[in-house]
Amino acid sequence: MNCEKAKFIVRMRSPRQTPYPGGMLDLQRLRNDLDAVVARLAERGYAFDREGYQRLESARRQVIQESEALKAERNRVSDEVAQLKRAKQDASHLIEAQRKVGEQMKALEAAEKEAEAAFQSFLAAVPNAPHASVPNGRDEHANVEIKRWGTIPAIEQPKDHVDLGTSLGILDLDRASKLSGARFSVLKGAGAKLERALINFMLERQSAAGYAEVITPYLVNAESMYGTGQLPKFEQDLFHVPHGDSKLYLIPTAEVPVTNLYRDEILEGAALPLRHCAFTPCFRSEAGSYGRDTRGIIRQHQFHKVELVTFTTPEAAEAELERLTGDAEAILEALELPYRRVLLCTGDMGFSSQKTYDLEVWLPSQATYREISSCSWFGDFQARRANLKFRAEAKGKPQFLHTLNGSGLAVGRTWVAILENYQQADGSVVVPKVLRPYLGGLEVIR
RNA sequence: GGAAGGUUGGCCGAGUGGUUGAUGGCGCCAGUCUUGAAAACUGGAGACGCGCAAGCGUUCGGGGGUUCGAAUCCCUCACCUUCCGCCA
Repeated sequence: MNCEKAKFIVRMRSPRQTPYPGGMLDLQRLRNDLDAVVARLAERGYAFDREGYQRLESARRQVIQESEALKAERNRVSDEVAQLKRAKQDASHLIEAQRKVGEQMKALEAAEKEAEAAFQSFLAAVPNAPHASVPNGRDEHANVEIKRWGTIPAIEQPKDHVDLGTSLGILDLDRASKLSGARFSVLKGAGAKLERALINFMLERQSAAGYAEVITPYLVNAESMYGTGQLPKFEQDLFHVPHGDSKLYLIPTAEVPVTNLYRDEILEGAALPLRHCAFTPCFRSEAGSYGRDTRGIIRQHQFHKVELVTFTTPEAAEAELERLTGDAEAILEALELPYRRVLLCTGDMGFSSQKTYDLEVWLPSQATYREISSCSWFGDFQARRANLKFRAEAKGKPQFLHTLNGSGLAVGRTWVAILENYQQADGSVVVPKVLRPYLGGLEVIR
């Protein structure tokens, strides 16, 4: 495989804690163009509290100005004290006056901190504003189909992946629930090998397409979850484990560790676009989806995914979304699975996204297309939260870069799609040609 | 889990209470010289926030404290290194 194209940043910097860096939305844009932003957010179903915003914003600014004026005064007097002392003169009158300033300053600093925190937590809950090219709509019914690819297989009375997998002896849901409960699965024999083949196939394809492979932690801290937008709003969707006095979160997608790789860093413009792919397990509590997809392994607490993540310049980002989506589609096409590409409407997008394409694969048992990849352009939304910057020129000002990511693909759902689309009348499953080298030449699972 | 030592600007590395954003070196940018480059010499440059601006503030791992004043003193947390124990 030719992986030379895959770029990698090797520079390391000393780690730094930035619990709640900078703004989420562009404060400048909010200030100058509040109406437009509020209107766009309303289209994705978010009622922006304009009054609350203005109150918090001006309170913050006012207290900052007061506090800094006082600090400037204190600094001036301190310098005077220093000069007097050096000249061996008496400074006690100044020192006495400074004592009182110190008390005032403590009060102001506390107020400043409070105002800043209130403002930040308000902003942290505001989702990204949809891009101009995103259709307006309430829910998935307003999504726009962009294209269809492939031929839907003609299957008489198709079985679903549960029946197929169970009777082939490659899927064992009963024992999985004994081990862990609902929404877990056990793959066996050719089923386990098929999963592994898909992982290897996807990774090799994507690294050949220019995505530098990374293996990351599956447990991350709160700062990372904040950086990509899972926190503070969606804590209930995450699994977590205690760790010392704090806790670590199980990643719901490789997007989290990979996007946060360069958190609090300023990248050289020449390093962009920077493309990564990563295989990880993904853990989701699926709180609030109790009725949905209860049969089979469509919706699991734990599943595998190969993820594509890109860091790029604002100018190149829109084209990058098309490229990235195409790289995900290439996997479906190589596997010869029929799919369609859908442009999500304002109301159906994720919290951090400003534009998202979903790829949906055909599932014969449901006679419908089901999501198998979600490719998103986040603008500078995540970059602001994670403090991801780049320098266009050697001496240029650091500016926020753009992040994108997409599944390339969700492995479990690909497994399902293969079983269902490649099923034969006798219950066996033909192995897609491109996967056979990864399965020791196996042509049919029977 | 136990013990000791560390964490300073893009990097290395000085600095134990008073003009320290912080000596010095490397790297970087511009200029001089050169046909060009290198070398040499000269000059320049951190990041973030507030402000129309002048400018001001913050920043020496994070947080807290002492002090008129903290990179420098105290507490605490995180991380790194080494040794011991345990372990894939």
